[in-house]
Amino acid sequence: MANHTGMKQIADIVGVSVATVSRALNKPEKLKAETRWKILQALEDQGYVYNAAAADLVRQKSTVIGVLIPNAKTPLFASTLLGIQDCLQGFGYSMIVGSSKYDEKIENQLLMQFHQRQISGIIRAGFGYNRSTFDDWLKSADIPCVIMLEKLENSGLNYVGFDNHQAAFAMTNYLLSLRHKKIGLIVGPFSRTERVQKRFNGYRAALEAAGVDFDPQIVIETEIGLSNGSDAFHKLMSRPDPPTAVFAAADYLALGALRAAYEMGLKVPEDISIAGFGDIDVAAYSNPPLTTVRVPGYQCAYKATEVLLELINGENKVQHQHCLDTDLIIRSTCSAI
Amino acid sequence: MANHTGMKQIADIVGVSVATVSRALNKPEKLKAETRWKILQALEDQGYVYNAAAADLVRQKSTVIGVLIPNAKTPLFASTLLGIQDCLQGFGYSMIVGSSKYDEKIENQLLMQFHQRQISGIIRAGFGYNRSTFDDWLKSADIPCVIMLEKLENSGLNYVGFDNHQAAFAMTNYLLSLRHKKIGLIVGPFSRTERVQKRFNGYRAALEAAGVDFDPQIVIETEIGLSNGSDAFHKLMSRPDPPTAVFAAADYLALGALRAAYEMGLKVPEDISIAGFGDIDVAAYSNPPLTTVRVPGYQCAYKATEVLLELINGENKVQHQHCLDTDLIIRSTCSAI
DNA sequence: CCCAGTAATGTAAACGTTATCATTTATACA
DNA sequence: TGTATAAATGATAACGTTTACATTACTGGG
Repeated sequence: MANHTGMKQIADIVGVSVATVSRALNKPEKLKAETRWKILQALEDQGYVYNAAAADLVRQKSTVIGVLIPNAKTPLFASTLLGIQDCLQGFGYSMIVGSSKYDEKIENQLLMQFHQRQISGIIRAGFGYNRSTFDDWLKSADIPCVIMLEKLENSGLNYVGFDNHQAAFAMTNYLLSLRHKKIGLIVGPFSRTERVQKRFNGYRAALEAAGVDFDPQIVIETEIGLSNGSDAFHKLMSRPDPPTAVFAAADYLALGALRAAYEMGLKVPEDISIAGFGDIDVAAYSNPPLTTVRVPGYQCAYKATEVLLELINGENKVQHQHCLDTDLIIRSTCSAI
Repeated sequence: MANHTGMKQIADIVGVSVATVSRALNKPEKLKAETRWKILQALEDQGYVYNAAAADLVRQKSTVIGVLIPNAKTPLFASTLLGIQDCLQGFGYSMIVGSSKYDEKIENQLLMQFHQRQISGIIRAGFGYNRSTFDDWLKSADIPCVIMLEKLENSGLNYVGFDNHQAAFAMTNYLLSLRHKKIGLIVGPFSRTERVQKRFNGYRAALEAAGVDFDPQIVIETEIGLSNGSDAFHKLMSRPDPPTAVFAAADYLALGALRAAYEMGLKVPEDISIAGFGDIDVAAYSNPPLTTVRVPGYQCAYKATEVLLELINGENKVQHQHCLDTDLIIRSTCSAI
């Protein structure tokens, strides 16, 4: 509650002008060492705290970035938060984060908040439902933005992501190489994000490339979640001609499936192969350990932040598009037929 | 890059003063309906966006709160983010979040950033290593704060948490009721958070209450993580006189232990009982499903935010201390001896 | 029709910085 | 020692709001 000590007070104490105090903080090299030292001393003594809002105001740009993810609780998104912070650290930037829950209303509200706070850049996880609204917003707001976790060819947007299509292709291909022909797919809601559509496409492309028929009957679209994975798996295996392998395009779905298999008395991988997507922490510790595809969430986020910072501060506004590698992690839930 | 339309421009267009425009936004009831309507119209037409930084500056308080957690990736903490946002939603507040990674340096840096951004309140997950530094900071910064996830008796701090001691007590007691006498404990690093110390104390208290000897040999303190859980479990079971049950005071540790048990050829729960703490999503889907204690992370966060908002805006600065219930979730990893 | 009282609006000073430009002070070189 | 030049510092106008206070416009009761 003490009368907030601002630069003015410090200036008075040291006997210089506010401008000089400001310089002591921002361009120390412009100052005589002695004055700088005295000012720093006073700042310390008085417990001065810099007012970022004021600086933002006059600078017409803040040192906050906005992070928009669908759900902070999803391991993949959670790890991006870490990546972003790690990169931001030391640049003095903060992040304000919002989970849209895949709800357009919430998302727009969040975007509005970001805007009002004059964020100087935005990092967004993937895309979906809201694509054109977002594009419009972005254009009108004129804020640097980079999309993470997704590869967005010919989009005109900056992104640093990974190739969901090719990752799903690779996994399907692996299953194919194990001589599976009937490969079920459990996948998140199509309508929601391009991510899942791409995974589906990758799966289908691999099938076609191998000359095996695509059977829409054995692909199940469902909300991502453990129980949904179980249910879907159950449905799949209850068919008269069940698949010999199921590719669950999200680890939570796969883990759910794994559990369902156990409950149905099916041995994995002897009776049925199961593959996941994401390689979340627990994937290596399931029973049996899950074969899945590892996805560079943290790295995408880190790199995306670097790119964003460059966009914000740098001169050359070139397009940044990076695609990071995914890895097939072969563990113990898949075997040859 | 368009010349930022501020209230001034709107005022000119409508033919009123900035004050009136400001009022149209903040105290609409003070305006003649017609003027308000014209202003709103103009705001809309011009694509006006409110400048929160400017408002923060003059109001001497921002509509941002700071959230300090150890690690955004830990499920418990991740879910708090959701709870906070859900509560904030509609109040126009944003949250800037930071993960300290249990590192005092990072934490202090984060706190500093929060402060510079004039956050109007702070929510912090639990406590640990940094207690007195934080207390000092809080006092000097004079910012409303509520601690979540922990019960902090006679601390003078506001909190909304749950009772780690009693939760651990209850679980240990449950194990005891299953006639186990040698109950191993795998627990996070003591030095780090009060949470884990309390869990340890709860465990020990239950033992004493039941009149069974506490054996320091079978408690292992380790970093939380799947692999550490495995290692610790392995160590425990390799003893000449292994425990008949192990209480892993974090689900990640328990899941690691579960896997280790499988690898050692131990059947759960027939050969060994394992209990966890936290009830993360996957706990219900492990094989076998994990017996654990459910902890109200989301709820704590939500309520903590309510409390914080009241502290910020309310008149009466009373102490808020809430303790939410935990639940024993009995699944299939524990059985009577 | 006037006046008091209230409702609606305007004026202008803050808020704590940064940045431009002006000014002073030091430095170097002849 | 003087002058041209560079290095430090100062004065001040922004930045886009809010808010206390001043003013003007309405309203209704006498």
